[in-house]
Amino acid sequence: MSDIRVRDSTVTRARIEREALRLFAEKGFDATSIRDIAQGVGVADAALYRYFRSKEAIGRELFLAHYCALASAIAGIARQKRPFRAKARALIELFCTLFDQQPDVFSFILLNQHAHLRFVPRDEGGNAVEALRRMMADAHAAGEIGERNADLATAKALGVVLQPATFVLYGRLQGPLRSYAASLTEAACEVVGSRQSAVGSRI
Amino acid sequence: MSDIRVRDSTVTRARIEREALRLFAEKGFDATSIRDIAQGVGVADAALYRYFRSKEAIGRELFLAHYCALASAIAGIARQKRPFRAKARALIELFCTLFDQQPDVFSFILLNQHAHLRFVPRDEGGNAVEALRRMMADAHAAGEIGERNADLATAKALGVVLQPATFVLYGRLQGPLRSYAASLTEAACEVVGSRQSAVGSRI
DNA sequence: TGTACATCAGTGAACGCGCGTTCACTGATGTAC
DNA sequence: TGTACATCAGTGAACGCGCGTTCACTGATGTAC
Repeated sequence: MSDIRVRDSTVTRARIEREALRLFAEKGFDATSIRDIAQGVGVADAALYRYFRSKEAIGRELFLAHYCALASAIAGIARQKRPFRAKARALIELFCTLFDQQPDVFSFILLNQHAHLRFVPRDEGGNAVEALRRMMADAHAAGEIGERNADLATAKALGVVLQPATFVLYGRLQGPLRSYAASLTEAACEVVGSRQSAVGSRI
Repeated sequence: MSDIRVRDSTVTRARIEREALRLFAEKGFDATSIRDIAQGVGVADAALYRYFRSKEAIGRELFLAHYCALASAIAGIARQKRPFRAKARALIELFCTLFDQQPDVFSFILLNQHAHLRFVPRDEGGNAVEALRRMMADAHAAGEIGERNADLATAKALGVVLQPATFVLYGRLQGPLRSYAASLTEAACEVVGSRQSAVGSRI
């Protein structure tokens, strides 16, 4: 309408991405039609095909972009040479902050993980769970955590964070998630058997 | 084929239910067509409409039947007048056993919870999460657990169990889930702040 | 500045396909006499 | 036991609809001279 640069295609593309993410997060991928997205953006259905090869491509691109961004942020912290507890705290505070800023992104990832997770790279840089698993294995080797099964440690710690996040999304637990960060960090450390030093306690 | 009672309609109905559950658990509801189910059962598509009003009805009926059965089993334990730890152990052993016996059922429930969970009754008998929440609130009131936020306690404890179950479904964690029951019970108690008595420790 | 042409974001109508669903029908089984 | 009829699980073909996708087109903007 009154945009200064009407012909800037990146603007329309960004609006398509935002609307698609919103609808996929709210109703799910299958229940969202190309026409739903186009209507939300305010363009004809066919306009979407100027930016994406297919509906599937919209979903895949959004998922990989957001999941990989999160994964590399997580991997970056997980790889640091710091005490386990410090990394756990940093990871959970990062996650909670991002979650509160963009709940749509996490709703979308949680809802669509089953469809796309197998296309995620196996290496630790792009795969969040793999990076956490490695961090658990290293922490056990270094005697920082008691749980010797790295997969089980990862699952328990992840569950302690993701389930409260899901509860917030569903309105079953009052947000923001960030307000529970300290409690979740404590819980995540406990379930993997890291109860030792309280070094660097908050404030 | 060589069945003794060819005309027994309950046999076909049961086969439809089993095949639908299997496919819904494996591919999801939307990705499974009426023709897929009929083909798996070995009947014509139209035969399914003699037993169910619609595809939606198949999904809803399966979900409610299995979810409510689980919910009432959970509620039954959660309501008992026993120490928190004993109930937690019983709940988790029950869950793990049922999970290992019928992983399809849990895959189906996890995959389809978003679509059906809002049709679940609110009372504690039919709603598993509500029953757990009440158990947490009571346990805190009785001084058995430290976590005062019943919703947060429920979310953390649930996550500690459900995420490992999900990992087993995905092959990321080696099953059976039952082999982790003691570890998960310990973790679930820890995250809600129940570290006191070790009364009745195993063997 | 004015004119001719190229570019390209976005349109509108149509497409074919797979889906859930319907319906008249079949034929094996059960029942009454 | 035999015959006539009722029941009903299952069939096969067709339906309409909504979906993802395609395509010739439009018209505003950018560019060259």
